[in-house]
Amino acid sequence: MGILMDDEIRQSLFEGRAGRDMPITAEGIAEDSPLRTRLWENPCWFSYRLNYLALHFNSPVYGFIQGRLGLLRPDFVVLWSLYLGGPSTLTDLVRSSGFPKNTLSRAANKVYRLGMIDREGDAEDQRRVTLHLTDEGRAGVEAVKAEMLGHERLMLERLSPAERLCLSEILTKLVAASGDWPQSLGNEPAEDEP
Amino acid sequence: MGILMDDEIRQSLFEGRAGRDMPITAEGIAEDSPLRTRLWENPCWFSYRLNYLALHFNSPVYGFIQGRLGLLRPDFVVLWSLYLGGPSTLTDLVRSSGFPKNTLSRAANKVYRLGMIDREGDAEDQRRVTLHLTDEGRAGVEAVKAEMLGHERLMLERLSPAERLCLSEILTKLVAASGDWPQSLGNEPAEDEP
DNA sequence: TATTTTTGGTTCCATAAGGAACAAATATTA
DNA sequence: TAATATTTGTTCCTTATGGAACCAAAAATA
Repeated sequence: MGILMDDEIRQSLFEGRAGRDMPITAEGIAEDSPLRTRLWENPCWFSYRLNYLALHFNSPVYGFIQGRLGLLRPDFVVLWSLYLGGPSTLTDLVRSSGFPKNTLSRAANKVYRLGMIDREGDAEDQRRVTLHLTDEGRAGVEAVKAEMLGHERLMLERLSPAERLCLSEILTKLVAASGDWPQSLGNEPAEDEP
Repeated sequence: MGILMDDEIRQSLFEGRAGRDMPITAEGIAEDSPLRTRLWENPCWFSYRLNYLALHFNSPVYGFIQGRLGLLRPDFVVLWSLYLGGPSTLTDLVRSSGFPKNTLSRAANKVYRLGMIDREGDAEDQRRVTLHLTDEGRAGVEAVKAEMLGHERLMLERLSPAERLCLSEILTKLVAASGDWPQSLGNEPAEDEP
C-alpha cells in the first residue's frame, strides 16, 4: 500500500503533475492556446520549460548585445567568462561554457582583433595562451551588464523571495549533479577505457 | 532596520546567494575548476544555469534523435508538437515552439517528404494547411520517446520528490509570467501603436 | 466594389556554427 | 633518446539557421 502510494507520488512528481490537478493557474496563457498543451501536457515538462525560459532570456539579451557591441553570443561568452574568471586559457573557456573549441577560438580571435582582449604567451608551455580583458573589453561588458541583469531580475520578479531561494538551490543541485549525466544516449556512452 | 534586512535578503535572493554562505556543496565540481567561478559567482546565476542545463539535455537527446531518425531539432519539434497537440497549423507550431516560421516550414516539408506527417488543405481558408502525424511519424516519435524521458528522469534523479514538485511549480509560474517580458531590450520595445 | 492591410506559408540568401582534420608543443613511454 | 600519445589552438569545409523579401488568400477599409 505504502509502496504503491509512494510510487504514484514519485511518478506524479517526475511528470511535473501533468494531467493532474493543477493548483497553479496558467494566468497569461489563453485556454485554447497551442502553447498550453505543449507546456502543460508535455511529458518532458522540465526540459521543455528549460528551453522555453532560456529562449526568453537569450534572444532579447543577445539581441541587445549584438546591437550594442556588434558581438555574437560566443564572442560575448568569451568576454563574460574572462570578466568573471579573470585571465584564462581558451581551454578553460571551453570547459566552463560548453561551447565547441573552434567556435570559441574564432570568437576569441574576433574580440582580440577588436582590442577587447589581450593574449599572453606562456613561457613554460609554448602552446598555451592566456587571454585577459583589456580596459576596452571590460568597458564593453560593463556597458551591457546592467541591462542583462535587469532582464534576469525581471524574469524572476513574479517569484517570492522564498521561491527564488528554492529555485537557486535546486538548480545548483542539478548543475552539481550534471557530471554524472551521459553525454550521449543509446547504447554505450563510449566508455573511454583503453 | 526591518526594511534594510528585507532588502538585503531580497538582494541576496536575486543574486542566488552568490558570494554568501553556500549551504549546498558543489559536489562533483572541482574546487579550482573554471566552471566553479562561472557557476557560483555569476551575477546571472539563473540564466547561466538555465542554459547550462538546457545544453545538457539538448545535446545528448537531439544527438540521439539525429542518429536514430536522421532528424534535426526543428524537424523533431514539428513531430513532437503534433504528437502532443494533435493536428495543427504551421502557425500554431510557431507560437508554441518559439522557432522562426521559415525554420519550421522547412522542417515540416522535410518530415512531409519523409512521410512522417500529412497535410490537409482547409476548404474555408485556402492558405491554411493542417498538419498531422502519419502512423510512420507517430512511430518515429515513439521510437525515441522512452530515451528522451529517461534522460530527463535521470537529470531529475538527484532531487527529492518535494524538490521536483517545487521546481515544477516555480518553472510553471515563470512560464506563465513570460507573456509580460519584453522581446527586446534597450530603449522602447517597439510599441505597436499605429 | 476597389483598395489596402493582415495573415499563412514559402523561398532567397548571407552567415553563424560545429565536426573533422590539422600543426605545433609537450608529456609519456619504450 | 627515439617513438608515440596527448594537449592546445587553428583552419577547412559543409550545412543548419534565421532575417527579409516574397506570393497568395482573406480581411478590413474606403
